[in-house]
This record gives sequence, structure tokens and C-alpha cells, in this order.
Amino acid sequence: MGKASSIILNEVLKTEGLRYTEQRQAVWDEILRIQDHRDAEDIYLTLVRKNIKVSRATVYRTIDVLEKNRLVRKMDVGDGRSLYEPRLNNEHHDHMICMDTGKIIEFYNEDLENLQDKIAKEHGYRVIKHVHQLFVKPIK
Amino acid sequence: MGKASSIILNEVLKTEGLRYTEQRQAVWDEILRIQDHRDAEDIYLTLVRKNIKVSRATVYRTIDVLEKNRLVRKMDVGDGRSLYEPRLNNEHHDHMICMDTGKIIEFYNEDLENLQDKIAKEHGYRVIKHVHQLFVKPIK
DNA sequence: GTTGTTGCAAATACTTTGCAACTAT
DNA sequence: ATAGTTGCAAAGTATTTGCAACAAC
Repeated sequence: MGKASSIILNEVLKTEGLRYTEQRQAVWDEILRIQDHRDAEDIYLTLVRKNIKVSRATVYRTIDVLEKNRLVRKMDVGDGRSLYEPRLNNEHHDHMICMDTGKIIEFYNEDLENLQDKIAKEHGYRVIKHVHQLFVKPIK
Repeated sequence: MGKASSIILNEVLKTEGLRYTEQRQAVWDEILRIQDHRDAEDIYLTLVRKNIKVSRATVYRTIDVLEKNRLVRKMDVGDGRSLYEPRLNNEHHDHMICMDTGKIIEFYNEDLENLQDKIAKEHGYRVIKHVHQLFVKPIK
């Protein structure tokens, strides 16, 4: 990947007091390259096929760091594993999952966000984060 | 449990072409008894402590049947396991999870439901089910 | 050179499954 | 009698961890 991705990564590693390694860069590059929702195994296998020396353990460990530093977003599909996607800017979105095709559509709706805050507030809480997934089927 | 719970269960078993057994009744009774969000292990252990002859396998198998027939609702907390709660009527609700205490608050908001339908529709889909969890902290 | 990082394989946590014994009908 | 159900232990799936070899600084 380009220079940009290593600058971003380096910044995160510095704030965490961690070292820069090929493996960490490779995992981050791979997540950036295909900006889709992928599981750890998929990322691992893609790297292995590219002859990059990396292990599953390192993939998981790196994703943890990236997630903690908001470079990666983790999402739970409900079938055991987790999917990951890059957080390019700080844009937030929720997911619609097509039950027929498995396609994942991202959406964002301001009213929805506000409504959640309002509901939480009515109960004396404030929303720190949320999980919102619509399992849908095509109309017709 | 009373007669009511076995009538409900029997109906489900009949539509599924399954037999009525002590174990299935015991699992369903236990879920009904404590109407809270509990994991499979908790349900299993409670039954064992009551000297009811049941296995983990049967607990999981029974929950599957109950879930498929909408007597039980499954919810994913995101930490690996699933929590289950009875679906007494057909009432639907979402969850607010307190990040400080782990307390789970149920909520239902009509506007929220409608908004989701509207968003899906705009993308050419209709919502079959959804997962909506707010991870919250107390105000002040 | 020191300390963090890696890969490996074993461990973990939750859930599912094959199969022989058992039980509802 | 027969076909479905159970318990057990083994297998499965996704992820985490201990540790010795290795690499970054």
C-alpha cells in the first residue's frame, strides 16, 4: 500500500508504545485494500496466499490494536464470528443485511441517531455505542 | 409449572412433529420461570441443581425449537454466548445494556420501528427482523 | 543487547453432532 | 414395535494465550 497507510499505522503504534512490524502493516493494508466486511480468517488467508509471513494470532492481535485505536470497526453478525471493516474517516453507519444474498448495505440516518439518544436519556442513560442491524429481504 | 405452559409447549411440538418429553417441558418451564436474559449454561445448571435429568445438548436442542417457534428470543451480547428470554406475547423490544453494571433495560419505541421500515424501504427492502442494542452509561 | 513481537500449538469458550441406549406413542 | 429423543463425549468454530525463537530499536 502507499505511504499514507504506514503513516496512519505508525501514529497508532506510537501512541500505544508498540513497534512497527511488517505483519502489522500487512494486516492494516489488507483491511484497507478491500474495504468490505471480512472475518479474521479471510484476512489471514489472503495474506498467506500473498506469501506474507503472518499467523492467525498476529492477525487477531493486530486487529485488536486497530480496533482500539478506531482504525477498524468490528461487527457481530450473530453467527459466532466477527467481521471487520476500515474506519476511514470517523463516519458512522449501521448495517442492513440481505437474508437472501448476504449482501451488506450500510446506512446512516440522523433521525435514528437522535431518537436513540432521546430514548436512552429518558431512562437516565447516554449512549456510548450501539449495534443496529436490519435483517432484510428484497421487496417483491 | 402450571398447565398453561405445557399447553403452549405441546402446541409447538405438535406443529413441529416432535414428541413431548420431560426435558423439553423442564427447559421451557425454566425459561418461563425466570423471565430474564440468561445463557444456556445458566439454564442447564439450574435444572441440574433441581435434580432434573437433562443435558447441555438437550438444553441447546430445546432452545432451538422454542426459538424457531417464537416462544424464546435469542440475543447476542457480543461476547460469544447468547442470552435467551421468553417471548410471552408477541411483544417486541430492544435492549439497552449498561456498561457499568451490566444491567439490561428493555425498551420499545414505535417511531424507531417505523423509521427502520422506512429506511429499509428506501433501499428496496423490507425488515424481517433486527438487532438493536444501545450500550449506555448512567448520566452523571 | 534489551525488550517487544511473532508463530506455533495448546487452551478456551460456547455450541453442535454421532451414536448407542432409552422412551413416547 | 418403531421411530424420535436423550446423554455422553468427541468434534467443531472462533478466538486467545504461553512460550521459545526472533526482530526492532
